[in-house]
Amino acid sequence: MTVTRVTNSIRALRFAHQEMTQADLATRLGVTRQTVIAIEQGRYSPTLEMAFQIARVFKVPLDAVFQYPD
Amino acid sequence: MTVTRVTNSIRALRFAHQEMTQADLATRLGVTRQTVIAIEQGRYSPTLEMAFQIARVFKVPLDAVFQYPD
DNA sequence: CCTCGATGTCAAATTTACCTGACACGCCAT
DNA sequence: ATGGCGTGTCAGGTAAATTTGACATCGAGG
Repeated sequence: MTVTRVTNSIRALRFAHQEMTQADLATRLGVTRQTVIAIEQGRYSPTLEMAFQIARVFKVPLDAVFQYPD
Repeated sequence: MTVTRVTNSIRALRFAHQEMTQADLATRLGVTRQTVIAIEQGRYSPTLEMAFQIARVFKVPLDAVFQYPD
């Protein structure tokens, strides 16, 4: 359960997109609902491939979804 | 050994930065040399956190290092 | 020729991401 | 009340990323 330093704006992006539900996002990504919850909560950082897919769902660049502070 | 769709420009970026060696990059990232090799060869896609760290080493945005086709 | 540094490869182990299935909670409607 | 929906959590698993250690190749220099 690696606490990652990467933060994200998934929750805001979901609501900005027709209040897309976590389950909806999960099926669009081809992952489970629990995975979406864990990523959204920053409990671990997703693979780069999944990060790209999430950005693609919301039609924004990757760094509009994920931020790496410092 | 997941064949990832994500491509990268790590090798070119290493040579553009004082011909930085794979071992040098590995120690800067805090990972092993084998990990750098595998990522550079696209044998699996790194975690998002490591992708951000790699981009930071080369002082370029993430999408200058990694590309997701389609 | 010999060595060294950079690169690559393999097997086996550990860690982390992700899955399956179940259950609990708060909300809003009926 | 109660039933569905969105959200969150937990335990136990599989798969993939990463580590460790060893060995092999190739090019450049001494």
